[in-house]
Parts: sequence; C-alpha cells; structure tokens
Amino acid sequence: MIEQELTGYITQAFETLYGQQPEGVKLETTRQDFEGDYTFVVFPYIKISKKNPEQTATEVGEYIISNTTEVSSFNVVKGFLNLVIADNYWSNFLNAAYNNSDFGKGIIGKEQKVMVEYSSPNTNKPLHLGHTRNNLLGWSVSEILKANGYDVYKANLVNDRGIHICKSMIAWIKYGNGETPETTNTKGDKLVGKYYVEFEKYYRAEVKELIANGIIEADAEKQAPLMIEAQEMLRKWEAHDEETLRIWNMMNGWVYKGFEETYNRMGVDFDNYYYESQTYLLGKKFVDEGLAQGVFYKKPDGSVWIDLTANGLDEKLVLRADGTSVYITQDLGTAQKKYEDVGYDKSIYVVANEQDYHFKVLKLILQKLGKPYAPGIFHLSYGMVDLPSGKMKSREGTVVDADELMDEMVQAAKEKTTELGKTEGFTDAEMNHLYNALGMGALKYFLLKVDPQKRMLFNPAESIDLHGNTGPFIQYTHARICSVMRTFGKIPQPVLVETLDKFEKELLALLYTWPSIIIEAGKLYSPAIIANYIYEVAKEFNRLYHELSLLREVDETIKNNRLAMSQLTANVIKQGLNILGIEAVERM
RNA sequence: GCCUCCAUAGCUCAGCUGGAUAGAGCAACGGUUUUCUAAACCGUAGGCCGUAGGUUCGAGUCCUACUGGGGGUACCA
Repeated sequence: MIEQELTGYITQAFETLYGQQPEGVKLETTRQDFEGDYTFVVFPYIKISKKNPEQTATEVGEYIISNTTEVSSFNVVKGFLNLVIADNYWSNFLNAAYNNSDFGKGIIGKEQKVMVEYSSPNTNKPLHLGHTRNNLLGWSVSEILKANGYDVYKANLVNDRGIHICKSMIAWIKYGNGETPETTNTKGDKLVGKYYVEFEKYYRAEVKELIANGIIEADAEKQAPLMIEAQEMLRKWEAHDEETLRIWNMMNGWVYKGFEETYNRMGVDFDNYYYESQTYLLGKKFVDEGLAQGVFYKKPDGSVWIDLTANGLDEKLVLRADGTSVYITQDLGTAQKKYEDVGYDKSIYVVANEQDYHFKVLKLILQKLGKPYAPGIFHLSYGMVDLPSGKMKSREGTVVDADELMDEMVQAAKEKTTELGKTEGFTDAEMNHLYNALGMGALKYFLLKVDPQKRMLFNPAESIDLHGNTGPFIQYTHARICSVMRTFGKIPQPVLVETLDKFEKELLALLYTWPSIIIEAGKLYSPAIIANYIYEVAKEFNRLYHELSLLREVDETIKNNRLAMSQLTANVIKQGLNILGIEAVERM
C-alpha cells in the first residue's frame, strides 16, 4: 500500500534530516479542498526537527520529492504537508487491479472458521421489520467475512419451544375450528401469528374481568384461566405428551414453510439449524461442570447460580430449583454444540442490543469455565428499528410485516420503472425480475447503510425513494456502465500513461481503497461501510461520466483507459452490491 | 437506584485510531439533455456537532458532570 511506503519515506526523511526517527507516523487522505492525495501532519514532530511547522514540512517534502518516484509534488499549508501522488502510480494501479480477478478479496481470515448466528426467530408469529434488519445484517456480515477469506457457517437458532408457542396453540385449539394454511389459503406463519394475537385478545379480556372483580393486576395476569392453560400445556410438552407434541409439530411445520418462503424471497440462507427444543437440555451438563469447578454454586432450594458481582454484574441464575433450564443454560449448551459441529475460531451472534447483558454474561461464564472458544464469541449488537409512529409491538399488531414490506418495495420499483419506460425489449419474466431486484435493492440498501449499532428510524415514504443515496442509484450506475460496454462491444485494455485527468485520478484513488474497505468492514462487522463506500464510488463515477467522454473520446489511449476504469468501477460496485445481497442488474 | 447505549442541517444518515473552512441524500429554490441510460450532473440556502467544564499546539471525536431519549437490571425467551 502506498500509505506504508510514504510513512517509510517520512521516517527516513526525519532520520536523515534531523537524526531521529519519529514514532507512529500516520497519514490521512487530503481533504477535498486542498491539492494532494495524502497529508502528513507535522505538529507532533517539530520537537524532533526543532524548526517551525512550515519549515519542517517543506524540508520533509523536498526530501521525499528528490528521493522517491511515487510523489510528484507537494505543498505546505500551515503544518500540513500535502503530497501529490504521481499520475503514473494510479495508471499502474489501474493496470494491476484490472487484471487481478481477486481484486478486493482479503486473506485475513484464511484458515479460520467463523459461525454467524442470525435470524433466530420465534415460531409463534411471522417475521417483521426488525427480523428483516437482523436477517440482512447477518447474511451480509457473512459475505463480508467470506470476502476477507474466512470459512463462514451461517446458523439459525430456532426458538421453537416455550410459553409463547403454547399461547398460539391454545388459541388455535379453542378458536381455530381446525383451520389450516390449506383450508384458509394462508401462509403458515401468518396463520399461527393470527392465533397468537387471538390468545392475547381473549387473555386480556380475562385479566380485565378479574381486575373488575377486585384482583390486582399482577395477580390477575397469573390467575387468568388462559394463562394457566398455557402453562399446563408447556408442562405437558416437556413431559412429551403425545397430543401436545402432535399439534406442536403440525403448527411449527406450518411456520417453517412460511419462513422458508420469506427467507428465499429475502435471499438469506443457513448452513446449520439449531432448534431450541433440542438444545435446551444441552446446557445442563455445564451446570455439573460449573459446580464441580466451583464456578457455580447451589442455593438451599436447589437452584444453581453464578456470582458475577466481582465483574460488575449481578448474580445470575443458571438452573431453576426444579431442574429446568433458562435462556442462558440453553445458550451455553448451544455454544458448545456449535463448537463441536464446526470448531469455530469466532462465533458471531447477530442479536438486538436489548440482549447486551445476556451476551456479556454468556461470554463471561464460558471464560470462567475455561472454554477455549470463549474469547472468539462476539455479540454483534444492533439497534432496534423504530417507526415514525413509535415502537413496534407484535402483541399489539403495530408491526411492519416482512412479506408486506417486500411487496410494497417491489410495487414501488415497478411503478417507477414503468413511469421511466426504459425497459423496451424486456420479456414479462425479465420485467418482474427487474422490479424485484430494484425493490429489494432499495430495501436492503436502506436497512444496511446505517451503522448496525445504531437504532434507526424506518420511514416508509423515504425507504421507497429511489433517488440519491439509495440502492437503485447504485444499481443504476452499474447498469449505465454495462450499457456503455455493450455499445463498445469489446473488452477494453488499460494502457500505462504518465498523466491523468482530475476526474480519472479521483476515481482511481477511490477504487484503490476498496481492499482496505473490505478489511475495515470485516473488522467492524459493518455492511454500512461497504454501502457508504459504493455510494461514493457511484457518485464519483457519475461525476466523471458527466464531465468526460467515454466512447466519444478521440484519443484511443485515453478512451481505452477510461473504459477500463469504468469496467473496474462496475466490478467493484457489483462486488459491493453482492456483499449487501443486492443484485447488480445490467439494464434498468 | 445501578449498569449500558445514543444525541451532528427541517428529516434520515456519514464523519477512519483527535488535525486544516464539519459532509451526503431527502425536502426547498435555481440550472444542465441536438441522448456514451436525467433513477444522472451542477449550483443556492440550511450547523454555537444536546449543555457546561476539562485534557491538548489542536476536540464532533478523549475525560467528568448535567439534560433529554433507548435498552437492561426476571426462576420470560
């Protein structure tokens, strides 16, 4: 990388000029308004030079000019030394990157296995906007890690047992009249979700009545007959009651079929599935292990705890007095199972930030138990999605359903495409494919361009916009380049040159950073970094496209180079879009 | 109460390990097409970076306090 070479030269310059090496020399990219590509800030080093900032910068600049070939000129503004990289350096880069089919691909993760758990839905209701962010994030982070050379396993931990499932089952038994997805022509997850809401409705009515009879709310919530029934059903489930298991299997089956459809449409997939109904028992052997090691302790009632107060946390229950496991017990077991399955070096959990405490505890317990895989555990904590109307609550039905959301986005893309009327010669199938690619592109980009850690606001009107910093804008830029290439009809070949136009140089300098962008996105597990970068690339290209001619350029060398860098731009955009799960269409 | 995350333009977001005059998109206003795709490009306007201190040659970025908001602190998952 050029930056390392430059820092080396700067260190050399100090050594020769002032007889001492500066520590930790850093370079930054020069701000737009100044001339130059890289900037060295001399303020921290004037102690070494014992000269004023301007003088120091000038001397270092002169040394670099006369001792290197990469830097063609420099200028000094106050204590800032701006270095201009020679045009032929960028020309060389174009040549090298253009002929390197692996350009952008990293090797940091070579020989390392990483498991990414995401989605992890409950099977009592359909997927909504929050899951959509989770799914897209998890899938995209997996792609980023692959691009960094990791061996990636995508895992889904299906939350298929518990009181919430029983609620849907009770409501279906009581009020369902034997309805099935087939008889009602409803997606399975939607049907089950409908009964979850039904349960809540009848249950609330019962609670209200009890309160009217003078019972306080907290007690009413426990005493309501429906709740007692649900708990009874959970006990039956744990006791392997045949009829309960039959209904449970049947209704979960409906849900899985529905989820599969949604996942397919969203373009996400999994390599390993884990079911909580199977993993909830796995944690129990940890309990014995922890007790034996003295990491856990038993209270008189028989419940098992871990004291984390020394780590600034609380005491945490790991096993109930009746011997049943809790959330954390199950997750301990699952972590172990995953490790046995793939032997991961890293294990990423894509789970909302409301679980921060849980994962802190999980990792800490595994560390205390001396598990070799504990240090590799990382909770990718992402922010919730808010609506302009406030928070989403599934029990109250104020959610944005994932399927409906996708429908709306695709519909909006269809309307816009029809309005622009550029799809002459498309078959109906191609047309539908395009609407889908654009609608999903808009949705995915909208959700992924925001830093995962931040909570975000989902404004439907804004998400449907296809201009500016959006997926379709980037897709458009790609399609535009493809169109030029179709007209050109050949594969352009770059030619080494000594001088470049300002726009060409800026585009090349931006493309030059692509490999480091992939590395950074991998370190931070952030698709947003990829999204913002390809947006910059698209904007920079559109600027060049507007200012300079490609096919109309008369100088053959310049024309070839411009086309080659256009092609390289398209390649980078395509790679970036694909990492986000967005299709790079060739016509739109 | 305690813990934790967040606060940047009217709105949605960038701003890398502290560096020069804080950047985009949307919305508003104005301009660019005798066609290499205008889903584009250019311009105008819009900011005491929540408040107050501190560290530093230098702070949106680091530290402290405060204000406002989210989440957590369950023998729910």
